[in-house]
Amino acid sequence: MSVQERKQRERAERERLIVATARELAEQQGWDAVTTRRLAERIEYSQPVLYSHFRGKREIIGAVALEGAAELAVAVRAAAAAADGPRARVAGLARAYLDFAARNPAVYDALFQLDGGLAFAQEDTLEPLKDAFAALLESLGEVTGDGVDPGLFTEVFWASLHGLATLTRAGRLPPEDIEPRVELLVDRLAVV
Amino acid sequence: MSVQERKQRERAERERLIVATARELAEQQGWDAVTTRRLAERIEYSQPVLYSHFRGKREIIGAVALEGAAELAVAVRAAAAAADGPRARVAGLARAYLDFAARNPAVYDALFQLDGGLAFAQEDTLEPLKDAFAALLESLGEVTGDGVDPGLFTEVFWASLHGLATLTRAGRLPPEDIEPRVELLVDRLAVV
DNA sequence: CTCGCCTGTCTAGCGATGCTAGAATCGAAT
DNA sequence: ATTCGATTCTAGCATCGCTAGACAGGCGAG
Repeated sequence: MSVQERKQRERAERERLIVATARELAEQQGWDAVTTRRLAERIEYSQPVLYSHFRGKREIIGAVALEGAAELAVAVRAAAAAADGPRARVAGLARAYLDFAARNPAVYDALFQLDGGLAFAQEDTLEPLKDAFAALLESLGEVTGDGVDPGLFTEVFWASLHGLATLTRAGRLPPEDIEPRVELLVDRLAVV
Repeated sequence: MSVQERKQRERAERERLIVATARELAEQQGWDAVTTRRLAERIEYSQPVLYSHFRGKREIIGAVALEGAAELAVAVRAAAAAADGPRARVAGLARAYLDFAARNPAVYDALFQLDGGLAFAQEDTLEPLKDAFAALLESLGEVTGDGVDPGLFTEVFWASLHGLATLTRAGRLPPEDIEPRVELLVDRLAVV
């Protein structure tokens, strides 16, 4: 059965290629430029091959989103681990989150703006999404304060970061003033 | 020149009809259902008529967004005027904002999610957009706290509301828990 | 080694999209 | 009543996501 194994390996490899190419194209020229024709041309296969891996364009977006969620969790945990004390951890987490959104706008869109057909905050929510939320909760739970549910606090803090990330990228907030915003948010929201 | 005046009036009337119909259709079936063909059919004109009023679909979305910005400003000011004291004003403002987003999802999308071709936070930003921000600033300036720029504070507070609105509508946050989130946000961010 | 089948891929095309050129029609002014 | 300009419509383009059916190449059986 070695032949089938090789085929399976090649198939998995091609699937990774599709997702990586879609992500690359989206970061270069925006998601509007990610058409099934262009994507197929870039991976040097015809369009129907895409549909043998994914149900449609939505699922490809979803795959990029999952990849991004895992990377976001890593970035957030790394920033938290590099800081001393609860306040520094939360500030580092906030900077890492906003930095990720700024550096990977297309991936961030796939995660939170576009319809990737993913279930959020439900039983069948996929692991990377739950884990990204867990990564936030780990550091934010330290500064929730008494009488407040850490989950609720994390949701509110996350929503604030999400709003900042979104409005910044829409040109609403000048990117050079990120730091005072983070300071204000952490000073007021976090209980240290 | 009465004839030309009448024509101009009728033209303006038809433009209002286009915007109102686009908004209605978007609220009923989502923006994806707002195609130029369907829109043209509903207003009982052919597609090219749309392009004699707007450069394209983007501008129609932008027109709906402007309408929404004006209504949002009214809603926020009304909520603030109905409350006694800075804290109650800010809490009312927050509820009014989230309520507007929940009741007019398509309009909210046109304002902040979709590309309506509008300039934000620039010199040529249109009046309704500036005014909506001003409406927030009026109440939030009262609770900014010392040593913080009211504009910066308003932006951060607004970003938090925007994040909550967005994530709530994406099914990420259960809508029935809006109240504790608002309370938490106001308690922590506002200095009373 | 050869043959037939089956898996996998491609060509071609469908309906729908945003948008536009040019024909056709309507109405105002002479 | 007629002409002419403005307005509206018909028809069509390129592109989109997606799919049916033709085609081919490599696999296992003899």
